[in-house]
Amino acid sequence: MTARRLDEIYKLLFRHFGPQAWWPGETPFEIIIGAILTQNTNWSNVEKAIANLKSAGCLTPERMHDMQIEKLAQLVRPSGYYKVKTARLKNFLSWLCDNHHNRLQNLQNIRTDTLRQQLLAVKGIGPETADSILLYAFNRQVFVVDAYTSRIAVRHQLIEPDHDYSGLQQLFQSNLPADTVLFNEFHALLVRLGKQFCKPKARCAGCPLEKLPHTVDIECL
DNA sequence: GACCAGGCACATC
DNA sequence: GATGTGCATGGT
Repeated sequence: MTARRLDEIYKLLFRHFGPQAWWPGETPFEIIIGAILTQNTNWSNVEKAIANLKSAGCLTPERMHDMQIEKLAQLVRPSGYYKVKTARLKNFLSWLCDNHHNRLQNLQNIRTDTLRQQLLAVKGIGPETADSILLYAFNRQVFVVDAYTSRIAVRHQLIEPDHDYSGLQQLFQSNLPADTVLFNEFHALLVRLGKQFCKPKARCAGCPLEKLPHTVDIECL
């Protein structure tokens, strides 16, 4: 039943919005940096920070690892929370340097659950950031859950409001075919929908999903 | 000027 | 274990 509803939601979203071409980043490394910088932050602010890193010519593991903290902080400043994010970037870069010789290629052969555990052990990388990295930088079969996914799932009564991250992730992973292309597009479409129609305290008039059964016409969380 | 944005770690109870 | 709080910039 849930599988059928998810399939219907996916098709409606794809028909309405079309392919989203995620993740907006040119390389796996850029995707990872973007995933850390976008924590609780508007993507347009992240773009400014990434543009700074690119024009400084230092969007590589080696350059960012060797860069002074203060210098890096100034470059990523537009993305907000710039001091904590600088520390989080450095934590990731140190992990990559110390354990994998600064080569993302060296992560390719690590099992997905092992790699996920390793990423989660880096201070500043939580479940959503880890899963974004796994799916969008490494094409692993992991469904990414975020605040939009949660609001939308509650609004459409797919899950209880007091759910946790892994519960919501399991809902998607166990009711969808294990297909990284689908996981990629579905999450991107949920974000696209959320940005326009499922903001906090906003109703969903005009939402492409509003006529579905089980839709709760109440304010989002 | 208020509100919000593609989280996370940490303090406190 | 649950709940609250700090972190910050830039767009609407």
